[in-house]
Amino acid sequence: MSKIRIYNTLSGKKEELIPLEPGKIKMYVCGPTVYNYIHIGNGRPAIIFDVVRRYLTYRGYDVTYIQNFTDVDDKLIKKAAETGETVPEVAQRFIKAYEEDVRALGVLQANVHPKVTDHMPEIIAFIEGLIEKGHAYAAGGDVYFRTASFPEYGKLSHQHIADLKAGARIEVNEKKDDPLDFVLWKQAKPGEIFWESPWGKGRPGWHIECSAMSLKYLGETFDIHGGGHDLAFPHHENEIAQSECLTGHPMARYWMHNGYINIDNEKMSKSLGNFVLVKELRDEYSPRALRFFMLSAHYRNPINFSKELIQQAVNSITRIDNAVRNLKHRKETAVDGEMTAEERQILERFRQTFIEEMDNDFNTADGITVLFDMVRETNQILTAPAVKRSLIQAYLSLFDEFGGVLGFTFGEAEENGRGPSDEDVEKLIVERGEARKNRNFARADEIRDQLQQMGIVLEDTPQGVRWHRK
RNA sequence: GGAGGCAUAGCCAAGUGGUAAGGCCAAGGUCUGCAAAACCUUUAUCCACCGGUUCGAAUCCGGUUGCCUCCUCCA
Repeated sequence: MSKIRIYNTLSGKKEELIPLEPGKIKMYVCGPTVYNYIHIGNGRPAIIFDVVRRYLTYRGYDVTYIQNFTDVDDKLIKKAAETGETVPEVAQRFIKAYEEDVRALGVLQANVHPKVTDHMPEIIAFIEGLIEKGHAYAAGGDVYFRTASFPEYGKLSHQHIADLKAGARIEVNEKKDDPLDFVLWKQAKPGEIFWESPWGKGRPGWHIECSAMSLKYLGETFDIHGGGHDLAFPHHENEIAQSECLTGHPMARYWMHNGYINIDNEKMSKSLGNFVLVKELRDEYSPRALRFFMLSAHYRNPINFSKELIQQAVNSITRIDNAVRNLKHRKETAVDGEMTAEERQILERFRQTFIEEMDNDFNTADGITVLFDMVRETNQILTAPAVKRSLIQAYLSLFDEFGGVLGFTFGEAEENGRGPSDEDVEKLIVERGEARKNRNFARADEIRDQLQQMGIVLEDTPQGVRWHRK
């Protein structure tokens, strides 16, 4: 069996995945700041790392998956001021919205979704530790990390401190000793939400939460840290600085970053305003198509968003759905018999290929190709007048197996709660059958059209009428 | 100015040294009462451009052009 290889931002290379503890993977993925609905760009890491997690589980690892919620920060405070809600109310509202969006996209819950506001003691203790070790300093109610105290600063994003200093866009702040220093604790302005701390009333800086919470749930060193490409600097760089200065150990072994979703070749972002909300897109397209769209390219490559491409994904996934539906239909009239050695071998080859492709830095595009190869194979098998039940079942199981890894269920109508009952459909199909027997095709077609209107698709096959909900 | 990425058919997209996967779209054929689904066939002598290394390069090296991202909150 091949070995799992992950592209590690830290080294800039694909590396073999060697877990810290045999058989176990601990991973942490940066979650959303919950001040708004998520756009599909935010959906990408949710889906990508969900697949990473599912795949590692599939490969036999016991995966602990942590994804945080940033539930207090400047943007939440601003939002609360706009809507008249409290900060916790804003957070709660958008955590709920996030969960709904992401569930629709087929993303499994993390083992823990820690919130910043539930971890103030851990965060404060973390900052105190950094101050004790000389890596941080209090200044006028704020606390800053002393970047110069960590010689390796820049190792993740491959930036040199000198170059960063030369950059023209560093925030000017008189309280900082050095422009590259970043805030660990931020003094509350009058009227702002605050927590008591040794440095007065305030709230945590953005980066410290991930360091404190990953330490709590995963320990000093864990296996995989994931997030969007734009988080590599400064967010992840700062996390590394904080964590490694406190513990003296590497924070994470493999750093994974997904590429962006672009619109017209430009980054989609809340700040640019060119975003498309998952919430809105869900009304127009099946969420499975969105997920399929994201998995049809490699996670590190940028992908362009357009409705045309989502439609391509809809069409593509329909082909797989049809194949699975057709297999299920033929199972009813299948014959007994064992699979031949050759048939077993073909099935096993599909599995091997799927694993090889996914082992290669989670190449979901090639993983999906295996599904299409299976579609062709099964469709060809079904052209025979008699097909063995054992063979059909084996393929259905394999579709389930790979679907489970990628987060899809194939061949089942999505819940929409509309349309006629199965009984009513069957009744009309019987009536149509009578009409066809009497060669009353006008009536038969009328019934088919009628069902079509109700979202029911009829297909006549040598094995009887096959139907499904659209 | 510094760091990095991308450029493959009408659209999307793998492949990263051994002679171009897969999907969508399109065309023709088969099956069908007609459809649908499906099957078969067709669709890049070529992977932005120029040079180099090699028996051999879309894949490695150098250069050119174009586009994108990060260095600021951002998935």
